[in-house]
Amino acid sequence: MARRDSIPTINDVADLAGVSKRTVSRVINKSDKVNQKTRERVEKVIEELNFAPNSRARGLAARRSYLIGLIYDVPTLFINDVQKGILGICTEAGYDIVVHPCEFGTTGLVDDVQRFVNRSKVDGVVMLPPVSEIPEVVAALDASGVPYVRFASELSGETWRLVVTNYVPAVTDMTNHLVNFGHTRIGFVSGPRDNISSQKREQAFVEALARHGLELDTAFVAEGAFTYESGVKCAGKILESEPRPTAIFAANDEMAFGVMNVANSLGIKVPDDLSVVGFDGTKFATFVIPSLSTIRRPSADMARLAAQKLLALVDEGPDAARAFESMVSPQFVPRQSTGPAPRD
Amino acid sequence: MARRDSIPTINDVADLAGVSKRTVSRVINKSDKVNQKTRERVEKVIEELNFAPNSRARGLAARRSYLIGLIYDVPTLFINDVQKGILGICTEAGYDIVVHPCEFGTTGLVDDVQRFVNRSKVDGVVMLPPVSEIPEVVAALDASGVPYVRFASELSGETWRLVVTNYVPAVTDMTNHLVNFGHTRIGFVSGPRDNISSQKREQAFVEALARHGLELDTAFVAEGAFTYESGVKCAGKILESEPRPTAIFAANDEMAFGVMNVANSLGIKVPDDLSVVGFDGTKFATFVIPSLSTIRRPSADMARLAAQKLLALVDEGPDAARAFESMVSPQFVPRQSTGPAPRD
DNA sequence: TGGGATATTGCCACCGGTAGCAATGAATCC
DNA sequence: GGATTCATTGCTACCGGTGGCAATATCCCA
Repeated sequence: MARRDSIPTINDVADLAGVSKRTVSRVINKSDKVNQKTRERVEKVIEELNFAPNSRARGLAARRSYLIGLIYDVPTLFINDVQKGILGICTEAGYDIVVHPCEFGTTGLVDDVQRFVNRSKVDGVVMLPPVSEIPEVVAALDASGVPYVRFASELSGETWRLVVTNYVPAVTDMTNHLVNFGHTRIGFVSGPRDNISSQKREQAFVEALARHGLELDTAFVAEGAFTYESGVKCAGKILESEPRPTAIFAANDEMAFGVMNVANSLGIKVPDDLSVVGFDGTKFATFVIPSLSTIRRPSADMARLAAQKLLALVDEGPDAARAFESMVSPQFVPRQSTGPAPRD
Repeated sequence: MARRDSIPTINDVADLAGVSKRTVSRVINKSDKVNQKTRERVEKVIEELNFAPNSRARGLAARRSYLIGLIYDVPTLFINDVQKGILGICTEAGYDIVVHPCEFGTTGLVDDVQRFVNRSKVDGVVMLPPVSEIPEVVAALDASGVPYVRFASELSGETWRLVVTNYVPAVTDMTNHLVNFGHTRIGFVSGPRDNISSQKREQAFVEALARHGLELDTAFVAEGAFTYESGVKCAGKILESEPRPTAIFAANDEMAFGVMNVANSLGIKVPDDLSVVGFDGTKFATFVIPSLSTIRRPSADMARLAAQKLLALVDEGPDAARAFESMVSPQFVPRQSTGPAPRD
């Protein structure tokens, strides 16, 4: 059939339609200065030839690549969801997505990101957490001059390039839920100490507890790494305390699964003896038994917002991007892993 | 710093080095027909200017994009793993990855894939299951002329563009495991009927059972859709049978989770009353309680193989690709969700 | 019917590289 | 010494689009 070497070009279209390539170019780019009849004729030929403009040539001439870079860390379910949402918006607008996972904590991280944006010549970048909150990386992106939108946990300065997650309401709801169930000894499995999202989650948690006159006992806190294994380790440590906490809040679902497993192997029943709450709200939280109460991040909203902002930024500049909301709010979803505190 | 509009071009390098751009091009492309001293001079200038060739211009002239397309369906954990592996190999070779998730079952699927390869002008494509096993899509890819490597469940014809998963050994091991535990009434939750991977898994299972003189009771079989919800529905149906099966094999992990949940809510204990086996072996199988016995697909091997084959195909053609293995074998991993069959 | 305004369209010079082929210069051979 | 050969290097025509500006067509009004 149509072999690679016979892919139609703008010239083929121009010849067949009996117009110049400049006119075809106008049609492709939806310029309004084309006669309706001419446009239709050209569009018909485009259709027949199944012509698609060569994005490289296009990019070269127009100094654009029609490529959006997606920089993230380890692929997770949450990132899957976000990726999908961003793709929806971007492909509709004619952009393709170049993914670039990178190694958090690597020394070459900044260089890596910089090389990526230079080499791939993407028109814009969406950066997902946690890389999106590393000041050095952000600085590198600023220096490169590429338009970008990044996810963050706090509103700081340039709102037009941020999508901020406000943890306070959902964490407060979750805390109230536990306290109303009679829990007073509540543990916390954090993410890495230097992770800003984790810090913010912890801070919101501490403040919510304070409103009930409670405080976070350091014996009930352990530093995890957002992985299952770290959840296991932290739970082991926290559940050693005497008396042990009656509830544990983990800074993400995966660590919460670790907590549930440790409890199970220690003969501690969830939720009868121990309530467990996670954070993320990907579908796996509903698969486990008992299903995990968690705080769901609105991945679809976040993705849509980020993509729209970025496209506005790329096409029209900061002012257009500013027109979009910058704040998204996760939601607490109570399920079976939380219940009344056991009586001592 | 280096602003977007001042990025150095090959002309800048040529001027500063006092040579023609043709020579700079030779240096960039490591042609051996350059005088050692000239080469060094040019390289020094490249270094100073921090010059990187514009991949769009390069691609336009050389008919290459240095882009590899990744076509898949719904993002899943398995695909995450594969994606990561492919990225490792491709970025090392200087290629970036353009992802293209598509809607399985959509009528426009073939068009969608075709448009993607035409528009994005990727140099090659890796296609993951289940899209990779839809004949129409494969035909479209063939017609487009793009080099591609796809995952499949059976060896058919052109091995140089296939990475085939051989289900037989692992499914046989799993079946033996169950039969040795005394199970004779074993159920099966399939994927969609027209899904070739699912068919192959079922076929391997039936054959393994036959070797023990057992056969698959149609009352114990239900057609799922690889989703959690479908697993729930199928389990509900299968567990209604009287007498009910003592073990259920689900064609993927997600459906197995559904089975476990239904069993739990019916008061059927896993593995005491019911053994459950899944398929995929992503990390979530270890998170659930009890941990899920499953057949692990070697995602890293598969990814590496596919990427290497594709790059060989793109750079040197079929013969080079043929040098790589085409077959990968999953492995049965027994865990806590399987155990001795209950006595009637 | 002439002249200017407006709507369409085409010509051509890029964008930043690659590659064929000729040109240059030095080395080798008779 | 002149011819031939080989190693280097440069000239130049693309690749497939975009965009500025001129050219042409059409239309409107006096």
